[in-house]
Amino acid sequence: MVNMENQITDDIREYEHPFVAVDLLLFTISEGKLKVLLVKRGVEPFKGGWALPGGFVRMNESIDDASKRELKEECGVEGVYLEQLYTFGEPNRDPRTRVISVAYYALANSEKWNLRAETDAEEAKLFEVGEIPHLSFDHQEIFDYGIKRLRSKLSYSNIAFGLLPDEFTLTNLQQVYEVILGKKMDKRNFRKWISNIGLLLPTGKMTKNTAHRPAKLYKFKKNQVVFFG
Amino acid sequence: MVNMENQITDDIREYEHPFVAVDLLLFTISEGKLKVLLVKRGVEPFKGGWALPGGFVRMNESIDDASKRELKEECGVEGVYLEQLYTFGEPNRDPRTRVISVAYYALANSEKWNLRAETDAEEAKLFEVGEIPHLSFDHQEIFDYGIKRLRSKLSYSNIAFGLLPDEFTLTNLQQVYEVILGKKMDKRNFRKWISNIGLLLPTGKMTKNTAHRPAKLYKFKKNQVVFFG
DNA sequence: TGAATAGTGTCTTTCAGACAATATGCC
DNA sequence: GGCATATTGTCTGAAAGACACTATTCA
Repeated sequence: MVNMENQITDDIREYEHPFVAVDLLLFTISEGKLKVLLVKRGVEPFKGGWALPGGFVRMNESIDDASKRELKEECGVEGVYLEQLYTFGEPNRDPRTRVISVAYYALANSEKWNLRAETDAEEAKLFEVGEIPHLSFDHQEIFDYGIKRLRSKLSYSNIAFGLLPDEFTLTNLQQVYEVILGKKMDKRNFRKWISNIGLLLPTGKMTKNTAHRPAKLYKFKKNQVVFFG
Repeated sequence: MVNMENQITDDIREYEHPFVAVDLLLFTISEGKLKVLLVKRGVEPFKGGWALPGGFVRMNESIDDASKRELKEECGVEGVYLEQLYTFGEPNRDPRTRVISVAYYALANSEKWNLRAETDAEEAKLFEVGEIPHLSFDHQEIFDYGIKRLRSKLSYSNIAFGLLPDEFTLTNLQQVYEVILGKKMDKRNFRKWISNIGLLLPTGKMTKNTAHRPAKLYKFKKNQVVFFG
């Protein structure tokens, strides 16, 4: 085997090496369910199959920028919480050639989601996480990993706020936790806990036009330390 | 901009795309200190500078396999705990060309470390984590990220065992925690906590030839669920 | 006044942290 | 017996979990 370290210094372009892509898990909550955006593939391989949105990393953009670009181009979403998940690099994960994929996950609330008009509705669709179809490539593995990270990180970070509008009620917030963790929580204990965390800021406003008692609206303290994970 | 998705299908080889490398943080404990292995670069760029061991991912090996190969070739270590850390992909992180690096960290105990005879001692050296020299590329950032992950993961996983021999005393184990977290811990509270975790298995054996009271030897329960993170 | 959701407190259990004396093997 | 390290339990405060009733708005 030639020494690639020297080779790359001599003539970079002639050396065969893997492609690099980003794949995106875009989570959102709608109709009280946790959903993920999938796209129907328009080209081979797996033409007509469902897959995660994604694309190749260009030479002059960072992988973070590539994922933001794909998020905008393929999902029509901007300015949302985005975090690198894991890098998948089995040699045959793409039948065309060697493609290493850096997976990201993003969290969008329904407000951000309204920006999605530019996406072709025929090719992109939200699926409830419990009901996703067969996925192309190794995207099922990426999905499984992402769900695990999301659930895990929920309990020791503030990512839940990425799925909510700027102002929300404590019930809204609790529902995010319940939907993601897939279990009911006690209202009093939840409120006690979330208040002690110290991330909430009362806005002084209330919900309006409800057919019942109005609820206080809160927002999320910005510039807050996010726990590591 | 041409459509790369089509381009890759037509003629893969002609499309310029990033290189992919792995970089390794090999942690070990020696002389009661947490140390990391650095190598002195023998080629440009940064020739003569210190850097993390690593190398390019080959076309037919997974990134996990690439990191295992580099761990063996550059560090002389095999069969140790190895975990993917994060992927670094700023466009100019390597002055030669676009290189995206998947960082891994490995934990080796002193037994595994004895296998390191094949490594050229002139070019690889252990540095205490508080005293590392200036690092080439963006390796300082990778190091910072790795230390953070290591410290964080220590408290909710069983990775400490990767730094210990198969059989160890509770004092050995406590020292690993103290060295990594950089703080003294109370012996009684530590033992209470670690016993409740349920990962320890008494071997029935004791340390020998100590100039004091012998200690019980424990081993780590295999096939144990590792917490997610 | 009925429907629907908001909002609130106590008790119990569990876990983390502070703290010191006795036990054992070797010389 | 002296040295060096191993081993062990109690108390206290904080946080998590179980559990049910009152308050408010609108129709």
